[in-house]
Amino acid sequence: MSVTIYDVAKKAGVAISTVSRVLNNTGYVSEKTRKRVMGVVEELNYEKNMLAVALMKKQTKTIGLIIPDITNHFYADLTRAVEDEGNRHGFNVILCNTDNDMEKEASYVSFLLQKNIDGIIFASPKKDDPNIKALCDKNPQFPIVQLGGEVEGVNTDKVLVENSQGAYDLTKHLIELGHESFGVVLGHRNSLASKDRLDGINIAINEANLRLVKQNILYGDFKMQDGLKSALQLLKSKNRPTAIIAATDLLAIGCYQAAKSIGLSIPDDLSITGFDDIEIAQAVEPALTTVTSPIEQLGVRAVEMVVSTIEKPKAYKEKTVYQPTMVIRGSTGTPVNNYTVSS
Amino acid sequence: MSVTIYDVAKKAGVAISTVSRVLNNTGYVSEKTRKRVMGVVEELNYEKNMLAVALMKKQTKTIGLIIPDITNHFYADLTRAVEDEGNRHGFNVILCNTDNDMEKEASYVSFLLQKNIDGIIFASPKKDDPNIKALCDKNPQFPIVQLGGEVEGVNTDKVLVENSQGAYDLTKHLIELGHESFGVVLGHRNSLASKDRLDGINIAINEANLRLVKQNILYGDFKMQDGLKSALQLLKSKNRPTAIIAATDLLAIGCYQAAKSIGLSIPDDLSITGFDDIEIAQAVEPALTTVTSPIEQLGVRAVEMVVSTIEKPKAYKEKTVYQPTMVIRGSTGTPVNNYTVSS
DNA sequence: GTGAAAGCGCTAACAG
DNA sequence: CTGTTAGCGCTTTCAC
Repeated sequence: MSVTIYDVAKKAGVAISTVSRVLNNTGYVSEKTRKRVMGVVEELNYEKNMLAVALMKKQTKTIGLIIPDITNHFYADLTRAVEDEGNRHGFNVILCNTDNDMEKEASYVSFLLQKNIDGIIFASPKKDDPNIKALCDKNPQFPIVQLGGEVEGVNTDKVLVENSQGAYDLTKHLIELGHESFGVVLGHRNSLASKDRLDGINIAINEANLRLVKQNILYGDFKMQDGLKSALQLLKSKNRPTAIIAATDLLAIGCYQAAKSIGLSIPDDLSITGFDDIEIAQAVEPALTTVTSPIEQLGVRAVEMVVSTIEKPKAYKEKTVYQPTMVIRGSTGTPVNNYTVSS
Repeated sequence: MSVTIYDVAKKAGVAISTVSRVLNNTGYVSEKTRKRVMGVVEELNYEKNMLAVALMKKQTKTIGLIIPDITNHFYADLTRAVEDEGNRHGFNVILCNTDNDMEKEASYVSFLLQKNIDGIIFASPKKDDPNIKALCDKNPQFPIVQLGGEVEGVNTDKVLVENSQGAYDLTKHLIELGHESFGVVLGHRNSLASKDRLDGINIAINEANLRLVKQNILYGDFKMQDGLKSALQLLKSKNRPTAIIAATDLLAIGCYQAAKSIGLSIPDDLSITGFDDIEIAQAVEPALTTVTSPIEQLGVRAVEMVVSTIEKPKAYKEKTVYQPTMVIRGSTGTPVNNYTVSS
């Protein structure tokens, strides 16, 4: 089999504890012995078995990252940030895609636990996520951070983005351009991403003494197709809006397709806004007005939180909140409002 | 601490070996004892410690997936497929983003080895990747599959896509439309993705007795920005092409931006083709003519290969090759060829 | 059928 | 400074 600490010890003519000491820089070892041991380590190409270490130390140097879907660009970026930052701290991360399926999430959680991971980052938990609560109840000490969402009544570390603020900014921007009727294309009904954004939109609309008709708030999945579908429904309705606020860029791009399919021009006939500022947002025609989150910083902060909790349990929980930034591009403009729609 | 097999054994009044037997369905256990043990397991909420199991069995039920960058949509899709299929087989996967940096890859490989993972899938290895070779040389038995690329002189299982065929099809399609001068926007010079595609392009061009001028073959990174930059260079040159063949959709979309920025219309003034058929390809205006690979199947097959090798080492290596499919959309058309370019 | 005991490869007291 | 030893939690002979 592979070479163990025993092989090294024997060949170097020392005890395994000595080898362990030089390998971990722990305790005193004479320079001479250290040299000799290191020599043998090189020679034998010894690699430490982390499994044994983990079993002993009860630390796997691994964290779990639970996200809805890596295929979504936002989560891809986030995952990248978490991985890189995790590695920087000597941790590796196990990715889990739940597709927002709570059973899938539950089985991932118990899987991660069996694997003795040291902590979990839950990205964008649904607001009624039962697994986070169950886990916290069972083991309040276990390092958990909620990223981009918070489950009611669960006290963990948190990293949040004030999405409602972003939605507010976008809406206000549209109002200032002269828009008075809006369509809102959201994702899952019980995702925080949907709720937060709707909140911000409502605040801005109320402030302006306008109103948002209920039928113009549409839910669906987070795929481009869903944006297309929702927008179509919106644009063919009686009180069709002059602006659509989508919960994500991908949804917004779906709306572009809908507009094009029925011959509406953006932004003259219809203004559209997104959320996330994915790479493609600047490539579409016209470029998409959207809101950008410090995704990398989100990941970095979340990792810092778990890792610090893992290394030194603390009695309190903390929360960091980031503000998103609006990016105005070509997809929003003054409404012209004189178009007709082919039913 | 957490509950162990000893706790269960004690409470059930049996030996740990008995508990192990009922847990793993191995050896004879009386129905009565089994019931009792299972009862205690439920009661104590016992979860097996996979670390100890792994140390004992020398199997972690984990595979490593090495990719350039999860942020690239192609790899996001691939990763998703690999994860799902891995889980289906009871394996979990550790993601490693190398950014095509061989040193980073090397450190990941040794990291994975220390973690005692059971096998590795190398996605899109560069053709001179030194780590794969080193690993194979050191341990020829270790389960490895190369996906979407092959390092010269290294004998492992492989899952490939005949990208040269896709490039050939695309080029031929352009030739049939009447194009005679081409620009080629590639990624890294020593990536297989670049080489394969260029091969296919050359074959088609030679077949038609046309020729591809060397200055019209541009390399860069795989980001959208690089596509923009390369296309700009191409379009401002003396012998500007009427068609650009990009190595990926993202690069192609970068070319769209270049065309727009200097007022060329697609496909009248310039035809553009991509590669991969990412979701956005149908959303851009005009929709992108590209080539689609069975990404999910690629991932599935790769997992099948590692897993089967892990579970039952085999003496031979195998290779599965998939054919890509061309998807013709609006970005390619007959060249009009009467445009002028503002320098 | 079930129990006792020997490790898997490593760390961490505890002696010397 | 270095060696001995006792586990970490589990699987797996080998006896009974």
